[in-house]
Amino acid sequence: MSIAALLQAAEYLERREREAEHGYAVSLPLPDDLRSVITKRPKTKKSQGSSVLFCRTTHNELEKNRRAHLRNCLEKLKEMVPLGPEASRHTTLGLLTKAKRFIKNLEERERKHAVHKENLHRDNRYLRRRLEQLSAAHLAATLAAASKRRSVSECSSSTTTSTNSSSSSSSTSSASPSSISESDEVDVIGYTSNQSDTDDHSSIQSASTDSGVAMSASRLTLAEMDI
DNA sequence: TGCGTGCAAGATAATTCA
DNA sequence: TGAATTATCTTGCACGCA
Repeated sequence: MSIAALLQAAEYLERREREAEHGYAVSLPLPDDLRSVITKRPKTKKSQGSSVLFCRTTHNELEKNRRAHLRNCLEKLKEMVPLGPEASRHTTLGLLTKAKRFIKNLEERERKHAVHKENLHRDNRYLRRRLEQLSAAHLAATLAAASKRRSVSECSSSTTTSTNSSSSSSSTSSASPSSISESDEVDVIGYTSNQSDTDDHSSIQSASTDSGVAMSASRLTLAEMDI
């Protein structure tokens, strides 16, 4: 190692201490690099007063803190934004670009979900109205069938009692209120099942064609109608 | 009006890539 | 290895506030 190199190293260490004392960031460059730095930036340090230098040093520290804060924010942003497999090296510009794209994507998804939610609400309202209509029709049909059977049984009982006394017992037994209610109940169940099946099919078809209701919604409707 | 602070520009260091 | 790109540092300026 030559004397010139030793002198250069000593000058480098001395200047590094001076810069550290003044608060400048020490980047630990090579002496050759440091020489270029010294020739371009030393005048402002020595030509200024100590108070100005202090303010500048403080300002440099504050600026360094601001940059560190900025880096932290970028790191947090990097954790939140999916960077993809190609993101082996993250630049600030690339990260901000990806974040912008990610936010726009989220906004688009939110908009689509809102539209889907509104469609589901509309289907729900339609199916509830359909359920109310079917319930009313079912009730009316049940009452009509019951009154019809009651009138038919009354007619048959009156004719049988006038002609045959031996068969009147069976007729009267079948014309008793309990039997009427049982037959009505059977008829009601049968009518209900048939009617509900057809209506369910039409409901599913109409729902699936009109408003695009999923099969799960149709099954839910069937379950509600069984109740 | 002095002071603190944020921002932007220029310089420099570090890294990447052809 | 040198150009290009990106990150970091320094510094001046502008602006708000007490």
